[in-house]
Amino acid sequence: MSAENTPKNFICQIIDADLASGKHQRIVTRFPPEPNGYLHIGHAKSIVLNFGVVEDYAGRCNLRFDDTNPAKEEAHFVEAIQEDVRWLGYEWSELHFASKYFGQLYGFAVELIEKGLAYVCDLSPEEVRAYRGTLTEPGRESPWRNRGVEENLDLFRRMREGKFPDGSRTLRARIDMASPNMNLRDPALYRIRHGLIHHQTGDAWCIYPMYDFTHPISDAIEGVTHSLCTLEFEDHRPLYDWVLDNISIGCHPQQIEFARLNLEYTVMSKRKLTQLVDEGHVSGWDDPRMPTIAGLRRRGYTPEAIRDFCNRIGVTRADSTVEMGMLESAIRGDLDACAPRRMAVLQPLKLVIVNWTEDHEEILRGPNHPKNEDMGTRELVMTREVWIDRDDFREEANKKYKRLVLGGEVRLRNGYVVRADEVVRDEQGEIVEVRCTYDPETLGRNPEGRKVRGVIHWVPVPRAVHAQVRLYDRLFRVPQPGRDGNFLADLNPDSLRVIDGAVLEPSLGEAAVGERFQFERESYFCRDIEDAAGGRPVFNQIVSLRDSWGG
RNA sequence: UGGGGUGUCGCCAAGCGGUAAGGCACCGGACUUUGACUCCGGUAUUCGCAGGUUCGAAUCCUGCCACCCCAGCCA
Repeated sequence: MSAENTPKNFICQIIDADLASGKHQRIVTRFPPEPNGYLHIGHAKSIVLNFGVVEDYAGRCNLRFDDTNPAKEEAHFVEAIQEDVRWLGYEWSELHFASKYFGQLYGFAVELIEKGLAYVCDLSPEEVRAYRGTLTEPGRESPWRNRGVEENLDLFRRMREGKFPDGSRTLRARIDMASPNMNLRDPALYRIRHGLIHHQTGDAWCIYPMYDFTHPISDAIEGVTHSLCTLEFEDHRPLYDWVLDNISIGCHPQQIEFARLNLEYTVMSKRKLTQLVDEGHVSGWDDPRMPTIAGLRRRGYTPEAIRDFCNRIGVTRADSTVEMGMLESAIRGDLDACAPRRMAVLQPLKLVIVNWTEDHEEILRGPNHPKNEDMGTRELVMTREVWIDRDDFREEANKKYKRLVLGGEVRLRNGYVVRADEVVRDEQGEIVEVRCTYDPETLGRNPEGRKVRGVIHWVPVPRAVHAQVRLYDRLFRVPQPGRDGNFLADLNPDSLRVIDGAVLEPSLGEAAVGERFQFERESYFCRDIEDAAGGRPVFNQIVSLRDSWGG
């Protein structure tokens, strides 16, 4: 699945060169999520890149939780993230937590202080901001910038011992307050945070290292060779290098940035996804409309399709927004080959076959896949009354409409050809029944002297399995939610359509949770984990079938 | 208006000085007991723009333009 014919992306080209030059014998990467939310399709791009690259080069990839901000993180997320990575089909070489390095990190901070490259700053957050300058004006040096090493050492030790309140002091790198790169204007290395219970370290620490200090060191400790991250960290690379260049650590991974994934009609930021969940705009992180791995999984997407999608979109440094059609194509491709075919009627209209013996049931067989006999067949039951979709019948229509028309014929999929003779209406004049005649000579063969172009699906009325079907549309109604204003205003009010009166062919009564099918001529569906009222199964629409008719 | 990036078909994306891959989408046509799948065929004289170098440029140089990121004690 790793795209044999796709040309190598720029990162693989760098790796090729590093291997060829002997800079590295073996590649080591890492996927470093912060456990403050669920993984989404954008993370999948990074996962497929990091884990995929080491599969291709026989290297190693670690899963490392970047858990340096206990205020936002939860143990629950670290569990979910591991589940998602595994579900995507990957196993990490080593499982790490940046928090496990807190001791070493502290030591390296001390080293920087001893070298005069870090100092304890007493400025308040507001003052720090004021001193930092702006994009066009240099910052001013903190009045605490030139404290002596011993004083800094003492202060830092007391910070760790909990002697100072939150926000009162920070440990800062001593770099250059006039740097045009804001990240180099004496960035904070440690901040004080009391009263938090870290999911891994509990209350052992009251000072926590910042990302810019933690990340390069964590990478180096693990012997990472290529530290892949997204474009917004590009400006941080000089700091990443500065940290490693100034401490005693014999490893200096290369940070390489690539463009993050943007998908049309959805949002990818954890902040926004969290908001959708917290404010109840969706049912949860695994709502089938969410671009989260959990949501896609519940929706019925396969790991194979997601990996294929990630390989298809490529890896570059150019900002891009991928069309939803790209993702849909990937899942359709996988499901077309693997999903057993079934028949289900979403908008039932009764068809009565007047020349069929009352109460007579005939067992028919339908192939599970039209092109793969190995997938076998399943039993179908033909009865005098069957459900067909309201859209598959019209009293009159032009020749482009190849379904059932009054006076015309159509084949019942996997069954006989029937002719519509008359319609029955209710008091409101709405058609409630179509009376037909079937041709007993047409099972498995074409009728003599005429051609029947249309084929429609059906479900036997007395054997129908009643179910709830959930149809999904894009979560947002515009390609770039929030582009002009609040993204919530762009939510698509019709993203979920619940169909309570769907009827399914008998065999679907045994569908297992998570099982995927193609409901022929409709869409691909997946049995949901929850049932609807009355114990009826719920089926989630994974993706529609391609429709080139449009009628 | 400081710094860092990016601009190749509607959307992704190859290309790395020798005369524009591929995928998605789209449009034709074939096949079809899924208007699905599959299969054929079509779709950039042109690479953000303008100059320049060269026998030759999307690829090199110069200058513009557009868009993205950075002023968290978030990651």
